[in-house]
Amino acid sequence: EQLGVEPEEEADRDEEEDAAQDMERAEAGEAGGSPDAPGPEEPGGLTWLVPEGSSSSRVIVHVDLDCFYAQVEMISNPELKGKPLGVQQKYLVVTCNYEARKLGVKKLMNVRDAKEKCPQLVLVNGEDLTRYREMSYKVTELLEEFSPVVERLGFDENFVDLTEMVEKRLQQLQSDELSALTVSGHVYNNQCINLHDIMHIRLLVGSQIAAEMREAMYNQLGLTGCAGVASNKLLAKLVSGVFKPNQQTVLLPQSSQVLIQSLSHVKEMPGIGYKTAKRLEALGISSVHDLQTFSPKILEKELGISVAQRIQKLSFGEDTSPVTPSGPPQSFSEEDSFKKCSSEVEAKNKIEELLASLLNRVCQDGRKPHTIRLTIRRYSSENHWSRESRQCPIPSHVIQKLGTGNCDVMTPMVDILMKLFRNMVNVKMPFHLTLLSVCLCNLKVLNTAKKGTIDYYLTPLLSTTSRSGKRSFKMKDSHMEDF
DNA sequence: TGGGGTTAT
DNA sequence: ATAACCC
Repeated sequence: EQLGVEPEEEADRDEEEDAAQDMERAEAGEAGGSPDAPGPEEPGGLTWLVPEGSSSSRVIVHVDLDCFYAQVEMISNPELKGKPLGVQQKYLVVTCNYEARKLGVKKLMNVRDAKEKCPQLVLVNGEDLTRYREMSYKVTELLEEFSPVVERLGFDENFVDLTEMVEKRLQQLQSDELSALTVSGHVYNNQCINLHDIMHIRLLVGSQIAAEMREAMYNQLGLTGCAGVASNKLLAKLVSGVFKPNQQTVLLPQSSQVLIQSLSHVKEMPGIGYKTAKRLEALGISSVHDLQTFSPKILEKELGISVAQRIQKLSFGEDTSPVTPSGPPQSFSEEDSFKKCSSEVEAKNKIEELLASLLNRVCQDGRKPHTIRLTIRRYSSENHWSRESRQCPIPSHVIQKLGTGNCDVMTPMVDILMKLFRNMVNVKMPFHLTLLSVCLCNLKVLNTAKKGTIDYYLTPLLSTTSRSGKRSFKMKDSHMEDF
């Protein structure tokens, strides 16, 4: 909790200490439940407080790690703690710790500008994402212990649907504990808490769970981060960023309009990206209020019904999208960018490097990719952002060799990749590439059904991994082999 | 602008 | 296969 404390937070200190006390109280309350405590169905419980049909109002937490890559680097090398630290990829400082931010370093700042602003800046190379990825999944797994419904967003953010957990805690709550219920962390807009409002109660319990999550992240992984608790993903995400490093905020429904109106531009709304913001601007829409009051019919005509309806709801703070459990990754990819690659041999060498790392990753995962994709970026002064790709199925005889140590699986896969390469790039003509990327996807779980069992005749040789298959992934070794 | 990810069309 | 979104 001490890692991220900044001067600007002096005023918050009392509140943070209160939060710590609240947590102790919450934990004491759990541990100290008297033996004769009434069960959920007994008259002493607060079951009556929870409306039956209230399943539409959810409690969602958004957990957002502080300058994640920099934190991982400081854990790897504690001598970096206390110094201004930047994580470098190519000529960019992609993120930096708060020491560096105080000295004017920003995310995605050019290395030259950063060094100019802050000559004492220590830089570490962050192009290899392995340790970040591993720590990222440790965080997700820790959160899954609280509730299995965890959705990843990048490496450093997670959503958790706390609705069920909150319901359970409320059913355990004694009526005399209700009046002592307190919030953990900040309340957005300093709004007053009303213990007669059932949603306030649920969100307070959510804030206590969020505090426990942050405590667990710090105690078990050494990581600090922010959390936002609200009734949907959009609001949880927006409110998590209100008090910034290592603090948490809960949004009560009566302040949701204040929150979304605090955005100075529609582009700041998660779900409205660069392209949509440009198109909105062309329609004269720049503020959240502009979007709220714009004609839905015209918006639908301009952006299509799907995008139009979704973003206009977002502008009112409405977001019904569920927290979708991410499960294991859908794809593994590695990429490298560079100033210039203009020969086939050069490309082949880089592709081999990317593939070698990928094969290690995919081997550790245990599932087998059935599709391989090669992506390139061509040099061009404009249209800077576009990439081209070619993909194809991986031949079954190659798939079978995957994960079987000494067999050479590199050669056939590099051959495939070079065919994809020549399909995109006319190697008889001069070319200039600035990026190569290899992706292994369409991952399928191994078939563990044994001969003679019902499963053997019912399960296809390889089961898909789309959504339903994800669940079975977790079961692959521990449970399936019992059959 | 890096080195990743996801879903929709 | 691309385009949009997210970090």
